[in-house]
Amino acid sequence: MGSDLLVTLDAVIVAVTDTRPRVLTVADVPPALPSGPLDAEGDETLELGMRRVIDEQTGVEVGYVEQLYTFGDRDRIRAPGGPRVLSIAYLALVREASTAAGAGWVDWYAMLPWEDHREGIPGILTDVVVPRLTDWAAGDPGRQARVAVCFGVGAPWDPIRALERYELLYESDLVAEALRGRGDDAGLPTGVEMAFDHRRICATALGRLRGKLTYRPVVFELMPDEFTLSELQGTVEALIGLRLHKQNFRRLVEREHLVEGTGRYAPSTGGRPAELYRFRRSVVGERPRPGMRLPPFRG
Amino acid sequence: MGSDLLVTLDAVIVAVTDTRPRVLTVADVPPALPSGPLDAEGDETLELGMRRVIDEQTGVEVGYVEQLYTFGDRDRIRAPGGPRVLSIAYLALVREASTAAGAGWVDWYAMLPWEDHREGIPGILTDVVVPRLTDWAAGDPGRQARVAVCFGVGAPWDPIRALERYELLYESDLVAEALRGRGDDAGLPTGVEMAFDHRRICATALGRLRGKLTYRPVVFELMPDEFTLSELQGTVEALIGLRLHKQNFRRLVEREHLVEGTGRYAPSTGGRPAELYRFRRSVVGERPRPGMRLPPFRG
DNA sequence: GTTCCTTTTGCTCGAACTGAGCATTACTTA
DNA sequence: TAAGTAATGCTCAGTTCGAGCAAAAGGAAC
Repeated sequence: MGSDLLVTLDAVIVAVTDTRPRVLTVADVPPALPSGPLDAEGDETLELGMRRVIDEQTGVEVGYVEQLYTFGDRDRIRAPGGPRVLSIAYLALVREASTAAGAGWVDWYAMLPWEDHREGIPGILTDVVVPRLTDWAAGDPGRQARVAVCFGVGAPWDPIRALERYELLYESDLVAEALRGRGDDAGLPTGVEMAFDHRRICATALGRLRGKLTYRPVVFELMPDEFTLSELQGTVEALIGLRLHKQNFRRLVEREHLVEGTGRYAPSTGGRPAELYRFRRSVVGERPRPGMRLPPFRG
Repeated sequence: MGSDLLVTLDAVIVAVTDTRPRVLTVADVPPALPSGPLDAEGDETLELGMRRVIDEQTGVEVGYVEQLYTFGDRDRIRAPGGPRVLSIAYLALVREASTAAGAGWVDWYAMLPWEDHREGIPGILTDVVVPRLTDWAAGDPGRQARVAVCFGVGAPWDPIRALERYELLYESDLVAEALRGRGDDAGLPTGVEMAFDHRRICATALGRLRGKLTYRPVVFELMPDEFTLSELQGTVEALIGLRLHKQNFRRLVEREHLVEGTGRYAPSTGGRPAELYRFRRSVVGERPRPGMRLPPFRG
């Protein structure tokens, strides 16, 4: 038939190395996500197709793969005369952050700097984003309400609303992508731009992963076989962009029986040696929604 | 170019009338979901395209619309020589269950009878599903664990795992769809068959909606402007397939400020008259994750 | 009009969970 | 040997949760 339509499979491949969440990209000028066309005859399922594309483009071996969202706005990719592009985006988690040829890991928060609250509220938020959004919303109660919920102005900060936040910034012309084709290159300080709508896809992935953390033990897809509880906590904190209370975190994972001690200890890093733990795979067969119970949704 | 690929938009349109959840279908022989091809030139966004298809096929006016999942297994739709079909499925919620010409509402639980636990554990589960699954899993610890978690055998029943349950039944040949093309029409008592993989899509939608209920006030998309708390509770119970403690449900919605009283009362139905409430739209701008906090995940 | 029935609404109580901080342990380094 | 550091252990008050008793407000039966 030949409708003018191209279907691609795009991947947000995530690793956390040393408490820093990273995403795998394939080009540097504006970084882009690994992406390739679906092979309508060859790919038996979409997920297998996605794995093929990931393998072809990055050579990275991914474990967990989950469909994220399908992006298909008519004008999301501007190519004069080209076909409409439909992208089925996937979230993939990998344990190691080894780099493949032509592909490189970039810090997730380089693209979404307002999302990392581990060191307190980031300056970009208080100094740039919130003031400009406040101007943008002036006189419009609807906009004001959205700014308030999304950016926690007088309301709690909700890590999960990453996509809503990106969309608000896009709508208010506060991210570079929104200014494309307008010759209005304002040099915005709101994080690194990505190709096409790939930054939106990254924001979608971040929100989804943060949510999933609370009811499925996906963190362990990012951990090595054995780890200390501090390392586990560091990974969770890296993803949700918040600091957690150490003792309570420990209490949580122990109560939920998510991990078991190995009796061995990690090479000491200055203090009392930490015991090494491993993930108890069997929890998924015991408790209904094992997860990390995200925390201070109050502030 | 002309790759042999067809992209359709499929909708699971849900209404709850009188504590019975229903899905809109368009054909009766095997019931099918409303579905139509994406108009690559005309549809500006996928959601708008979905709304167009819904309008064309059913005439029903939907409010809330949310993308569900994209289904694209190579052989999910068997049409010799036809193109591969990719379906982007949406979940839509409507307030009224008015029927349009050629379209009809069917009870959601007619298709997924094991999902309704409001009157206790359904007979189909204890009499048919669990015994057969137990046989199917005999000697395979992996299968046994899956059966246990999904169907709450010695583990709690988790309403959200609707899709996993359907997939397990499919894999173990306990739903009619799994037997297609095998001439093995066993007359399975496991609910009504649907066209293509539409029953899987329905299961996906049910699980997603059940989850969403817990952190977003989507129930109100199914309610009239004014309702009693019992009606609200009845709708929630219909969706999650479980009974709730009436006083605690009331306490919850009041504490979360999800509703406000109107001061007027519903026509009495035998007991003390119930006050009419309405949804407080402003909650979404106040609390981070307003929702219904699903209940007895313990049993 | 009184009594019974039904449903809504109000309240209480113990168990469990949360957030937060103090205290102790077991190493390394000066 | 003392000081520093991080892991681990424990406590405590405030909150939420599950469950049930009790009162309130109508209709129907007599």
